[in-house]
This record gives sequence, C-alpha cells and structure tokens, in this order.
Amino acid sequence: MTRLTDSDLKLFHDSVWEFVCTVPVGRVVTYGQVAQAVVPPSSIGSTHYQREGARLVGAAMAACPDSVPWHRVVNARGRLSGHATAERQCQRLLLEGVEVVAGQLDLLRVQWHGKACETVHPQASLF
DNA sequence: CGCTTGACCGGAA
DNA sequence: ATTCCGGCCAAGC
Repeated sequence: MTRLTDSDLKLFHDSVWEFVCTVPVGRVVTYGQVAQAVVPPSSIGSTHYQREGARLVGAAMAACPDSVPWHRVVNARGRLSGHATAERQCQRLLLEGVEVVAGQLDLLRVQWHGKACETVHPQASLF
C-alpha cells in the first residue's frame, strides 16, 4: 500500500497541528523539522517520507484551524514561503518579537530546537 | 482516469 | 548573495 488512507492523513494533520501548538511564542520551526518531529503516516515509506515529509506538512498547514500558530512555521531557508498569507505571517511574527527583514529571519536566533532550549531567552542573548 | 499545481528541499548555475 | 531546476507525491480539477 503506497497510497495514504484518509484517516492516516487526518491523523498526520492532527499530529502536525499539535506539534506546532507546542512551539513557544517568539520561536519558529521549519517544515522539515516538523516532519521529522511528528509520527509519519503508517502507510508511507520512510525514504519517501524523508523527501516528502516537509511537503505533507505544508499541505497540512494549508488547512489548519486558527487555533494553530501557523505563522511560526517557515521554510528551511528561514524565509516566509510565498503563500497568500505571508503578509499576515510577517505581521504576527513581528508582534511576537521575531526579527523579520525583507521576508527573511535569522534561524540561528529564533529557531526552536525543543523544550531543552526554552531556558534560553529569545532576545536576551544579544548585548 | 490524466494533467496541473503546490505554505518544500537541496544542489547547481 | 540570488535564481533556477529536478524530484517526489498528494490533491484538485
């Protein structure tokens, strides 16, 4: 079975949203990072998932509810992907104190690597 | 059914 | 530094 079932995709979407909800304010994650963090759909090959996981995450985000902080998900290059809501995404990030310059943000500074890094203050490291 | 598109990614030019 | 291209697969039409 190489084809994903509806329930698998639905569960995957839920997992993605759940994970994104755990991202703290002022921090961001990448699509690939999310793909690696959540449990893959059971009926997909690990090799395929490694290549397509990020895309599946993107598809999941396209239909996410408002309760999910979708603006904290960016692409691997630390840029806001060229989707229709990029403008709003930029606004929300700025409101959270994330430095966004020309649609580009510093992943080294704001990327979230898990709960272990929560002790690090997002903006206190500079100066 | 087949073709096109996409909230991606990594590498190449 | 930026832009382009191929890959891969799910969804929509």
